[in-house]
Order: sequence, then structure tokens, then C-alpha cells
Amino acid sequence: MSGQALKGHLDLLILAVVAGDPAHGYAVIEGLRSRSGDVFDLPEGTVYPALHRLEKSGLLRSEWSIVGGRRRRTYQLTKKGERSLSAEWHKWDNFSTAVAKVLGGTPWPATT
Amino acid sequence: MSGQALKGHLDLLILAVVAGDPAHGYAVIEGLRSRSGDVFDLPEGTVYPALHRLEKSGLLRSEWSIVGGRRRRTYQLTKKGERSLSAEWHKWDNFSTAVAKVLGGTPWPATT
DNA sequence: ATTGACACCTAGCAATACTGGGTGTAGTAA
DNA sequence: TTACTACACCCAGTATTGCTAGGTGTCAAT
Repeated sequence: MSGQALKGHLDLLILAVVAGDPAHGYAVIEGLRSRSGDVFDLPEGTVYPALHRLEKSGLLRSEWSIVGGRRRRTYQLTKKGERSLSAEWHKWDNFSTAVAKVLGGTPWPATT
Repeated sequence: MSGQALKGHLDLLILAVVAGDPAHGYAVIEGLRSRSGDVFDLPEGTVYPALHRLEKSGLLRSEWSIVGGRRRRTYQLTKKGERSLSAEWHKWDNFSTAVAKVLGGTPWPATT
């Protein structure tokens, strides 16, 4: 159901989840799913590469640990990541408002 | 300023503009720009191929005409296009609501 | 004569979400 | 003991799609 609608917005979503409190990849997926009310059910192949990308750009920092015999990589926001989250947030606001305006200009008959 | 944020949402926007009243490519660009309050200032290389794609999928139908010595291709929604607009609209609603939920779960200090 | 708005087009590039594969641990059910 | 599920990580390759950068041509204004 996720489709490819979140192109360009995935980073914002991930940063938002990790900002809440540091989380490892699997927990990020869970967080996105639960917080969105099951709308975002992202495959691992989407989230893990995104996390790597974000770390490479210096927006996230990670640490390995072992919990219950399983190795985990826990991510948290860097200063740069916080700034980026703020900026992306504003961009989203701007973007979604603009979409609403465009849609608002279109008459649409009683939704069947 | 447009960035690549509208990936996956461009079709919705175009359909919405054309639904208002049939328009040619250049007018679609103008419509998006004015309706969005200058947020969406899309290059021709983005819009024209999208229009072709939409026509190819049967969501739009076009007709050539000549106005003031210039040839125009005017697009209008097909029945299928109307259904698609409705569906995409709902998807957008769903999507943007979900994003808001995810963001809402994140505490954010006083915006500097 | 040249510039700018109008009006169309396309090939190739770049970014990025996803598919489909892989590794390994722990717990539970058969 | 075996099998299956949840947990937890990884990567190569694909596909979609918006954009860059080029092109053609008309008309009005400077």
C-alpha cells in the first residue's frame, strides 16, 4: 500500500522517528508502522539503505550493541540531523500546503 | 525550489488542474504555478512528458488547435481520468494524514 | 534585429524506493 | 529435533520518474 508516494519524504519520516528516541533499524520500521496507523509498512530493503544514506550524510550516527544475543545498530540524530529534520519539516509543510491549494481549486462532485 | 518532493504526486496535481477546465501544456504549468502560490514552478521537461504519459494511460485525451498562429494541444480528463483523480486524491489524503501522524509523535523544541 | 513570452518536443541523467536475495539468533510449536 | 516465526542485519540490481539540456517555431515589443 505504501506505493512509491514517499519519494523524497522518507528521510523526513525516518529522522522524525529517530528524533523521538534513538532506535535501531527494525524499530524504525515498527515505529513508522505504528505511528502512521499501519499506513507505512516499509520493507527492510527500503529502510536500511536509507539509514545508511543518512549516516553517510552525517545526519545520523550509529552504535552497535548486542541485546538478547542479537546484534543491533542503534541510530541517533546528530546536530546536523536535527537541523535537517527542522528544514525538511518546513519543506513538507510548504509542499503539502501547496498541494492542498492546487486541489482546493478543483471542483469535485459529491464523493461517491 | 520544487526539489524532487513531488515524485509520485505530479499526476494528481496535473489531473486536478486539467479537471478545473481543459488546458494545454503551457497553461497547465501556469495553473500549477499560480494555484500553488508560486511553489510549483515546474520545467517543461517535467510537465510535457507527464502529460504524454497520462494520455498514454488513457487518463487524458488531447486535441490540437491553432490559437494566434501557435499550435496548441489541449488536454481534458477522460472518465478514467476522473476516477483516477478521485482515487489519487484519496491516496494523497491518506498519505499526508499519515505523515502528519508520524511527525506529530515527534517532540520538537521551539522552532528557532 | 533581437529579445522575451508563448508553445511544443525529446534523449539521456540522476535520484531513490523497491524486489529479491542472503546471513544469523531466539523462542515456540509440531 | 525440526520447523516456523519474529527479530535483526545486509546488498545488488531494477524500475520509476522528475529533471537537465538541448531542439523547433510563432508573435509582439524594443
